[in-house]
Amino acid sequence: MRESTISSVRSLCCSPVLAGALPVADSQELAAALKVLADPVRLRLLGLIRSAPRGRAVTRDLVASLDVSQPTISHHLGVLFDAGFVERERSGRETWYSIDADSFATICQLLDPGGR
Amino acid sequence: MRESTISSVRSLCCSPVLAGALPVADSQELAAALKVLADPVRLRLLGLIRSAPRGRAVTRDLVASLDVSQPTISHHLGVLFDAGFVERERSGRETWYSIDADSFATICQLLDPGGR
DNA sequence: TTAAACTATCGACAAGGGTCTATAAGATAG
DNA sequence: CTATCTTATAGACCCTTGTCGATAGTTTAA
Repeated sequence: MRESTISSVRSLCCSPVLAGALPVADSQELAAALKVLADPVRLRLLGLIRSAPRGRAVTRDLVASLDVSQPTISHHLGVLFDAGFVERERSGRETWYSIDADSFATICQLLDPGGR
Repeated sequence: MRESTISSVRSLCCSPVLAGALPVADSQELAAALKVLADPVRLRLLGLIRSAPRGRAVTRDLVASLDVSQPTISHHLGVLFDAGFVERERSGRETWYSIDADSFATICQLLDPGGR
């Protein structure tokens, strides 16, 4: 079982991108996290999940909202989950997805030129 | 002459990613900006430029620091420039690169779940 | 038990992107 | 003017990835 992308990135809290020369390994971790966010469908999924009632949504509703095939949606949800940006909970034959807000704060902290 | 990626993204200031369903066009603009940052070499370039004396560096020095070929470095610098993350100034046969700090603040503002 | 609903996985395909070598373009030194 | 230095561009290659249709696995309904 592998550590999620975002939890690895979180350990970089004291060496933001613009503070100096980023070590090779750290740059790879952060780049991997950003790559997960750098997709239009995944960005829209995050917004839909967050704005849904109780801040959560099932795959079926997301498929109905996004004009992309169901396997593609499941693929993107899997990528977001593996990276630690969303949480997943199975309930019957449905799967509920919700946002892990801390993961976004971590990314912002690293990119913000004003921070530390 | 085309508008830089980051200046397009800046107009999204009142509709952060997690506030609701992101329109298709906006999600594409933001994804494009994030994709530029989602590369280890480009992240290291940003750190090197920022931490260099007077916050600027020439291509030659960046090539010497990064163990990647010179054309590849020039390619990445071009990508960062086109997106609006760095500024470029020609001086003789050298080219000075510096950071556009506002572009990072824009990205953070969009990702931060707490910020409007 | 059988059928239907919901989701994830598999395999394949096309497009995009990072890297290199080779080369061109521009500027300075001798 | 010629040679050298610095940088950018062009072309090619390979790997990654976003997408789909088809299918399997689970759960609920009839």
